[in-house]
Amino acid sequence: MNAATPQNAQTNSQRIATCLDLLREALPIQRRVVHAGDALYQAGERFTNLHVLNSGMVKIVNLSPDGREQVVGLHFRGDWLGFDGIATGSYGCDAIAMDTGEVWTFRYDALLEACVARPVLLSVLHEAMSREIGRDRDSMMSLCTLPADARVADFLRNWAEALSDRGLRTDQITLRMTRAEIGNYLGMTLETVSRALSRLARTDVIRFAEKGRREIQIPQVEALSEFIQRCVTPAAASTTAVMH
Amino acid sequence: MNAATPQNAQTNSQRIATCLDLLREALPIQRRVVHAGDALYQAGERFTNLHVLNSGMVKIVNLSPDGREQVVGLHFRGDWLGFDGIATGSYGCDAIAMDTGEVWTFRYDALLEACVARPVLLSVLHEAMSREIGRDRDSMMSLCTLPADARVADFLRNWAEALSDRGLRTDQITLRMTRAEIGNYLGMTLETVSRALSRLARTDVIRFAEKGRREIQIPQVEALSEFIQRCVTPAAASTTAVMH
DNA sequence: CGCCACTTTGAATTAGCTCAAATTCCGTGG
DNA sequence: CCACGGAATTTGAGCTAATTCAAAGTGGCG
Repeated sequence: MNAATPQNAQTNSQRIATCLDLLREALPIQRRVVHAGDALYQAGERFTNLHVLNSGMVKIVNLSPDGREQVVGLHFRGDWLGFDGIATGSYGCDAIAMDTGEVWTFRYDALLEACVARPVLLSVLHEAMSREIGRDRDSMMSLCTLPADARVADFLRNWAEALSDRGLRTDQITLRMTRAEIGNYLGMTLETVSRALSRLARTDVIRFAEKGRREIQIPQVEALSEFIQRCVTPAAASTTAVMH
Repeated sequence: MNAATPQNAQTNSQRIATCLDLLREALPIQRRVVHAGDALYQAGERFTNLHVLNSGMVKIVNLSPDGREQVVGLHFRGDWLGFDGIATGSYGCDAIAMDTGEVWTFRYDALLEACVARPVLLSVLHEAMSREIGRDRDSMMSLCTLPADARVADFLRNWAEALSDRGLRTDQITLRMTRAEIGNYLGMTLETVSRALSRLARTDVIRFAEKGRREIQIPQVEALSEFIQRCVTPAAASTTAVMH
């Protein structure tokens, strides 16, 4: 049994489908197929459009004046992209496709106009922004309070949850990121990511698929949560069945 | 000359004032005076209202099921609070006053109605959400890429910038947080914060006011940026005055 | 088949943490 | 006004988790 109950998965999946339908019928949308490495938009580029991911996967990369690069977000089908441009009038980050996918692009001003006729569209927009804020806060919490191993486990848990939200199976996931990219996202080195994954596999929390170390099997998502618990709870007993 | 040019400070300050005026005349607003330690709202509480800070300072605390607490945001006059509740229907964090201040509270549905008559109100709302997302991403970048000392310097720089944005002097700031709170926000221990501040003072990047170590003088904000640069640039060593 | 990028693993190093003690600050009550 | 006590801060000393450096190992793909 997964962490997300079936009806929740259904709900989220439906929410995403509804959102896409709504956009499609309310607005002129430009569809674009992107491939791994393509930039959907880049930091500094003038903001006029928002984007929604119909398929594929995108990373958001924040750049500092002095050349540091930081992956600050990962996005999947149904996610909105480009909110950071609204306040300043230009995008604050690069959005890079990590996979072949389809991006829907539309004008922000056209969206606002469409919202007048269809208030539900406005709700959907606000919910997307709100969810983004909540996600970022969870990321900060994870970065600040979890040790490296737990952060990797949390990363996998979130990924599985993202898949579950989209009605996909969560027991086997394909990371489309190198260890270096994962490490950047999680604030640790690629070696630490590798060691953490090895440890998770050694304790049977995850398993590597037969071929290729990018395929990761997650027999039970709960095992990841329990692992995180164990990392956080200092000296709690050995098999202190973490309640429920 | 400050990092933010006078006209920028003016602009931001005006933007905030305009926003507050707009809200006051467009909506029925409940004003509330809060004192240090008061909760504006709490995680799990049903979301119906948004809030804007008219004065004072508020910290946003994220809570995990297992009891970890993480300060994930700091807010000042003109900042909006409660966005995270829109998506889920209940607040995801606690909002705690760190100081005496006045909070303006109004119904989210009333705001949306008011936006129909005054589209500029909608722009202001979206800008606030967008800015929040951008800020969170900068925090993540700082957490992931900066060593402890630089993170503290960046924290002070951001604080000074927040004051500057509000038309206040930036050369002397009063931290209304303990070292422990700062450390929690920055993902480090209170001792590390203390040591970092001592080092900044020793190298004359900051100065402690005569009495009380909560008062910090920042002769020039640029010195903080330069300090961060030096931490990030490994061995560039133009004016290698780091040691002594 | 062989190259190249990615990954794993080990060993040494270090930044930041933990533990501990001394010091300062500030509110409270004598 | 001063003494007292608790909370916050500073600083030192050792320890540990994570990094850096280095060397194999592995897989994908022309």
